[in-house]
Amino acid sequence: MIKIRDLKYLTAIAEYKHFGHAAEACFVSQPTLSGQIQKLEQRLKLTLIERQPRNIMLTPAGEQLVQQARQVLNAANNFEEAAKALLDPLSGDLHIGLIPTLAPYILPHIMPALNSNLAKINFYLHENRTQDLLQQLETGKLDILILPWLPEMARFERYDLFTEPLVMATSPSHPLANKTKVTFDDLHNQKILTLEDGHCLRDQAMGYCFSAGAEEDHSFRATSLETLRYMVASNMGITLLPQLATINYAPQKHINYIPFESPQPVREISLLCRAGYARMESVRAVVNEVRQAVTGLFDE
Amino acid sequence: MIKIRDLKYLTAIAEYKHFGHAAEACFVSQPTLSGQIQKLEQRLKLTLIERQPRNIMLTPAGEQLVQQARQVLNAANNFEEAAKALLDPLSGDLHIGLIPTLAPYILPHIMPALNSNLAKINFYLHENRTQDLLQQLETGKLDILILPWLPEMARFERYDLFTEPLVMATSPSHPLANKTKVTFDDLHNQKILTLEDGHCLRDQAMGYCFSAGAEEDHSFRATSLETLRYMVASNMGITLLPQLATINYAPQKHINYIPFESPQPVREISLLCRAGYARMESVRAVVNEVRQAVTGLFDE
DNA sequence: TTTTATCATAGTTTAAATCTATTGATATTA
DNA sequence: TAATATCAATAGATTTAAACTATGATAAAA
Repeated sequence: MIKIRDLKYLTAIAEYKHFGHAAEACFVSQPTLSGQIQKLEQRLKLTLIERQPRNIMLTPAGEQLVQQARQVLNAANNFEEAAKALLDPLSGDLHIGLIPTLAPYILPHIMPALNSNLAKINFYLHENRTQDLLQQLETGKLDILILPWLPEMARFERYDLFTEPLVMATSPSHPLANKTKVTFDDLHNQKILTLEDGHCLRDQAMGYCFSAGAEEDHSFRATSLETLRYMVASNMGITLLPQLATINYAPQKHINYIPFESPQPVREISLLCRAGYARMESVRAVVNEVRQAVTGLFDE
Repeated sequence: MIKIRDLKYLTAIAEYKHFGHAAEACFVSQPTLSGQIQKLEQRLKLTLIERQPRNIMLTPAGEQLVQQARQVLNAANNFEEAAKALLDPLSGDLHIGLIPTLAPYILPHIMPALNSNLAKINFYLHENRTQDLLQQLETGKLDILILPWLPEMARFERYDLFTEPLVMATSPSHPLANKTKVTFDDLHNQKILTLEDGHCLRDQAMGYCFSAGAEEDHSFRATSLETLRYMVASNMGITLLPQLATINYAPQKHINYIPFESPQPVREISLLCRAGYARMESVRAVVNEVRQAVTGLFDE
C-alpha cells in the first residue's frame, strides 16, 4: 500500500526538480528522499524521474502520477482540516480568493468584522482573476471565493452575499456630470473607458454599456480600477464603477459618481466553496459576517 | 501527518463495528488495530469510537472523519490504479454496473468480445437499480455503468453506446398480435403490464404508454422482465420490452414481439464513468468493443 | 456462578525509515 | 588539462514505530 509520505516526496521533487531542495522542503535528508523515491519506483515498476546530470525531470508516467498524488494529498489535507474543525469549528486557516475589482473595496468593510468575530480563523487573502481563482478553488489551494457569480460556477456551492449597483463615473466637466441620476439611454453614443481583457467587470459592466449603444475607447484599456478612475478624472471619458469602489474613495472634486435610475446595472456578488467542503461551519460563519457587514452600504 | 494505513483501520471499524473483525479484514491482529486507533484518537484529540461493551459505535466526529477517510482511500486507490494502468493500460480489474432490464440481454452480446479482445482486463459485473449504481460509481466501488442516460447523470463522463427500440409484446391471441407493425395509437385503451417501482424501464417505457392513453394494470407489478414476459405469454395483458430482451428469447409460440412504426419508443443506452477517472484508455476500449458488438443488432 | 465475547494492556520482536559520511559522476572554472 | 563544485547514489549505523503473542479486565450470556 502506498504511503502518503511517499506521495509528498514525489510531489516535492515535481516541484523543485532537485533532490536536495525537495528533501529540505520535506524536512528529511537527501539520501532519505532519494531512497524512498527509488523504492517507490521499484514498487510501481515505473521510472518516474529522469536523472539527467544536473537536470532532474519527470517522465510522462511521473507527471501523470504526480497529478494523482496531488489528489491524494488534497484529500488527506481535508481529513486533517476536518479533524481540526471538529475540535473547534471556527478556527484554522482559511484562504479566500477575490477578484481585483472587488478586493480593495470590500475588504475594508468586512475584514474588521471577520477578524474580531472569527478571531480564531486566520484569513489569507488572494487577489486574482476569476479563472485562476476557480482553478485554485478546485485544487484546494483556496477555500472560499468572493466574486460575481457566473453559470460556469454551478459546480461549486454558492451563497449570495449582496447585489452591487454599478454607477457612472464622469469628470465634473462632462455633460452628464451634474445629473443626480442617469438612465440607460444616457449611455447612447458615449465613449466608455474599459478595463483590459480578463476582468469580469469588463464583460459585465461594459456589456451593459454596449447594449445601450455606447462605444468603447479602443485606444486605451486600463489594468486596474484605479487607473480607470484617474482616466475619468482626467476627462478622458466616462466609465461604470462598482459602487463599493466609490465609497470613501477619490477626490470628490475631480470625479462625479452618478447612480442609475432603476433598473440599475448591477453585479451579483456570491461566495463559493467546494461542494462537500469539510468546514462548512466556517464558511457559513463567514457568509453571515459578510452579509452583516455590507447591510446598509447599498441603501437607496 | 496522517497515514493511509490509519484511515484503513478507521474505515474498517466503521464497516464492521467490531475490532476483531476489522483487524481481520486488515490482516493484522486485534491489538495492533486497537492500538493504532487509539493513537489516532490521541493525535486528533478526538474520540472517534464509542466503546460500549459489546457494541461499538462511531461518534458523530468519527462518522464525519470516516467520510473524509474514504475520500482519501479512494484517491489513493486511483493512484495505484493509474500506476498499474501506466504499466499496461488495458489490464487490471474493471467493475461494471448494469441495470437488471439490460444486463442479462446485452451481456451475451458483449462479454465474448470484451473477454477475448481485452483479455488482460478482469471484468466484474454488478447488477443493480440505477440509483444504487450511481452512488457506487461515485464512491469508486464501480468504475463503469451501462444504463439509459438521464439528465441527473450529467456529473459523470458519458459515452453513448446505442439506441435500443422498445417493442410491443403480446400473446398470440391478442387482437394486435398479428400486425407486423404497431403505432402509438394502437396503445390507446390497452391494459399494460408494468415492472415494479424503481426500474427505470418502468418510468421510460410505461410513460410512453400512458401518454398514448394506455392503462396500467394496477393489480400486478412484475419484479423482473422475465416475470413480465411470462405474464404476457399467459395472456394477462401486453407490455413494452426492450428489443435486446426479445432476441433469441422466449418461445415464439407463446409470445409475439411487434415493432413500432417510427417514431419508435426507444431508450438511449450510455456508458458512464467518473470524470477524471484514471483509466480512460480502458474505458474507451470498452466503449469501442461494446459499440462494435452491438452494430447490426438493431438494423431495420 | 461459570463461560464466552470483546477490547485494552504489557512486553518483545521485527521491519523500515532515518541519519551521517562517503563515493561517483558530471559540469564548470582556473 | 587539472582542480573544483555540484548533486545524486550508496553504505552502514541508529532510531522509531508498528507488528506480534500472551494476558488481563469487563460485561453479557448460559
